Amino acid sequence: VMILRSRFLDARRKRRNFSKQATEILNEYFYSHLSNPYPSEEAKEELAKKCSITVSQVSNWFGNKRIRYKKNIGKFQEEANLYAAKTAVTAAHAVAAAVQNNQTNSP
Amino acid sequence: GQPNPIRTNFTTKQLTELEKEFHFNKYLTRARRVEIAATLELNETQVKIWFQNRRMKQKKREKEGLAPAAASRSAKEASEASDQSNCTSPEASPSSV
DNA sequence: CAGGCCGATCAATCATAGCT
DNA sequence: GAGCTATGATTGATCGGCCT
Repeated sequence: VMILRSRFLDARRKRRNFSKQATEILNEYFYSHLSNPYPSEEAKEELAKKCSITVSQVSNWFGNKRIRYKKNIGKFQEEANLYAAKTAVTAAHAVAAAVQNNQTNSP
Repeated sequence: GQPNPIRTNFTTKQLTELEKEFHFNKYLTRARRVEIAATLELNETQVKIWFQNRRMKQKKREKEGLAPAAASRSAKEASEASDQSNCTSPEASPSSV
């Protein structure tokens, strides 16, 4: 046992957490697709761009998130409600804008 | 023997040999696989899987090593095609803890 | 039909970041 | 600064799909 405790100090050595906005974007996607939190390659690329991280990092994030969420749904309930409410508000604004636009254009 | 619900922990020696073989050949022949498995005391399946994962790993590195490199290279150093001497390789020199 | 490879994912673990 | 939790990355192994 000498050691193999490890993968000789690999790259995960210097890890930096993602920015708050990036995490915000990722969580928004995750919770708004909770029934199928598996972004397509294209969606991952888009998320990566928005978050300023790599596609691999997006994949890692979703991989970790799915497992950890499944492992303890209760622990993420508060977070889930938070983002659910957020997306609901966003949707409401979109609808409001659409309605207003529709009225403006109606004869 | 148990099915295999465990995650095998390859020894440093096994990994070193596998890595060495990989640099020689990215793909294994049946014969070579049998030979390596015997030498390293692993299943043929484990050796096969290791190579598959290793290929995917390399592919990922190539992909990530070229995309972000667009604003700092004057088309010069572009010779590495299959060498671990990549600066961006997690795996590096050995060391005891 | 069997067997290998790929791509994505899982699941456990490592190592560090960040908060108390 | 220790102790604990949160989180990003790594990796052996599995799953589905495709190809030979």
